[in-house]
Amino acid sequence: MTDPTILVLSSLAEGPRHGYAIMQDVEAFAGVTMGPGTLYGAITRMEERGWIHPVGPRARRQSYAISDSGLLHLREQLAAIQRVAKVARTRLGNV
Amino acid sequence: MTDPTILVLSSLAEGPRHGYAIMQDVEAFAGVTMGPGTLYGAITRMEERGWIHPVGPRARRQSYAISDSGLLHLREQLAAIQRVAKVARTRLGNV
DNA sequence: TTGCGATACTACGTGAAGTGTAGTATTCTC
DNA sequence: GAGAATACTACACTTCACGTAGTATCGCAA
Repeated sequence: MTDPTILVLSSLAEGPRHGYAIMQDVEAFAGVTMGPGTLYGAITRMEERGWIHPVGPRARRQSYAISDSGLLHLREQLAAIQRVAKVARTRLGNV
Repeated sequence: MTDPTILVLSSLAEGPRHGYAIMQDVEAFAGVTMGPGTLYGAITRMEERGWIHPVGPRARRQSYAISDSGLLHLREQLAAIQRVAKVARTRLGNV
């Protein structure tokens, strides 16, 4: 459905958060419930790609912040998505 | 990246098309090149789900049309995507 | 008329990634 | 101090995106 990557990046665009807080935030603003497998899997991949990085002490509640390349990626994805959405909306209007 | 399902449905929202034409249309309006594996895999799944259905004669060039439930699904996905995009844009403005 | 590029797929293998479930440890609250 | 909420880890499963190879047809030009 909606790419977990976009959801997590959108959440962290507001400021650093730890995993569980991201989960709740995403549920609030997107109405999407991500299970732990989906969430922490996405976090691991995104950290490997340099889109997010851990902040604060290595504790039970590990917070993450979005990086510059993460911001860039999010902007690019949003632009691509909205370009498609615009075309689709126009075409739907014709049907 | 961008879900093939949304791309194909968006293409068919303009009218019935066969696979190869969908591929070229998507490339034109979304800038996304879908390989045959991606495209026909998506078409098969979408037909199984009733979002599209074949039209015209069972020929080499098999055309597909979007169904009512396909239109509904596309509208729902677009709404969900744009809701997330709106939140993300607002938050990016704050960073 | 044959050679070639464009068209229009089918078939298949692979690996990444989304998703669910189970389990565990900690913290908070009553 | 018991139970609920918090905050994960670990794992298995399945789907799906993606690439590659192969095949058949069609149009067109030399």
